[in-house]
Amino acid sequence: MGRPPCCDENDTVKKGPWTPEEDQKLMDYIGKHGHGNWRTLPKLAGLNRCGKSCRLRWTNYLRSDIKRGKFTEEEERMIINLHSDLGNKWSKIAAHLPGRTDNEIKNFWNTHIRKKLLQMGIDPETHKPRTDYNHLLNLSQLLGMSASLGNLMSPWRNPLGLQADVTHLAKLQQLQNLLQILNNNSVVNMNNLLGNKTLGFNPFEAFLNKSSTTIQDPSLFPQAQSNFSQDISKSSWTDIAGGFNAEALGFNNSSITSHETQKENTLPALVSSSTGTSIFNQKDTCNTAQMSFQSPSPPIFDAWEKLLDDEESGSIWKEILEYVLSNSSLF
DNA sequence: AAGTTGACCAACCGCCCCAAT
DNA sequence: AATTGGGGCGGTTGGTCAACT
Repeated sequence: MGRPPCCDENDTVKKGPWTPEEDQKLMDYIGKHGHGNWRTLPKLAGLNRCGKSCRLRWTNYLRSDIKRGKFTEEEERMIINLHSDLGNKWSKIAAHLPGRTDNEIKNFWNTHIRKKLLQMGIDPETHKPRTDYNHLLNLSQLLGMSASLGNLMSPWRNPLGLQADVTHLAKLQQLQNLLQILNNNSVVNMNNLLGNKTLGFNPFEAFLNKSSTTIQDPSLFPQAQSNFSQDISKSSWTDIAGGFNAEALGFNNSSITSHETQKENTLPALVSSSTGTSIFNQKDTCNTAQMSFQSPSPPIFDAWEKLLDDEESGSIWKEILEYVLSNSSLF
């Protein structure tokens, strides 16, 4: 037996936006009597509305403890983290955000956060980097429109006149994603990595410039010296899930810190929240300083391991990764 | 200036859960 | 144990407004 409609079909109950008068009636009634039975409330309150409509209006708009206005960054982070744990359980998420309704959070997710994550190449459902490369089409368009790739790549000033293509830029994004993962809790000054001073060479440039790279301090990356001239584009990089967008590459910034990056390019499940939950916290035992891939969160770590196993490029990236991990001062 | 498009969000719809009977 | 129905929930719709053509 199906559930009957909450309002008698013969009733000519009003639908659509509530008027201030109706709001006042509802508030007056609930203020005096409480809402009691929602089905009987409309008649008692003198409203020509469905009980369900009254309940919705009350819980989503008229309640005195409703917090209105824009979501703060902290709230946004919480929503993302909670969503990674709870999925589309909007009411459960709302329970962690005093004054916010499930409807409001759901709308905010669908109109803001979802798009943001997609732009970043992150699947809003799984909170993992997207495994498809369809979004790279946007990049090819972007590149097509760009008269000067060198200008686009300004954060990494391209003195070598690199011939970056979509694939390489995507790979760069993968690497940045990885660095953000490594940089779970702290601020990475990418310039430390990019400025060559610490590493002795710029892995990003080296990565992009697949033909040759000058390594200033061979002792840092002996394998890099010998192997990096090889074409690593054939490596397992394409297996690493991830995405690309211009912002994520820092096209608009001449100096990037991950703090700045996280503002626009947060890896959502990785940020800490007051609930202390995230994909990382929940499923992995890694921390920045002593990170190990004990229980990697697939697919990115699986792919990363595959990359490291790749004979052609594995050794160099192993070295880079190990170096980065062993130098927490970089972060 | 008029028409179109897209973003935003309040409100609705229909299904599910679970307590009461 | 089965049925009923109130309340809750997530998905979707449609109205409004601003930006764009």
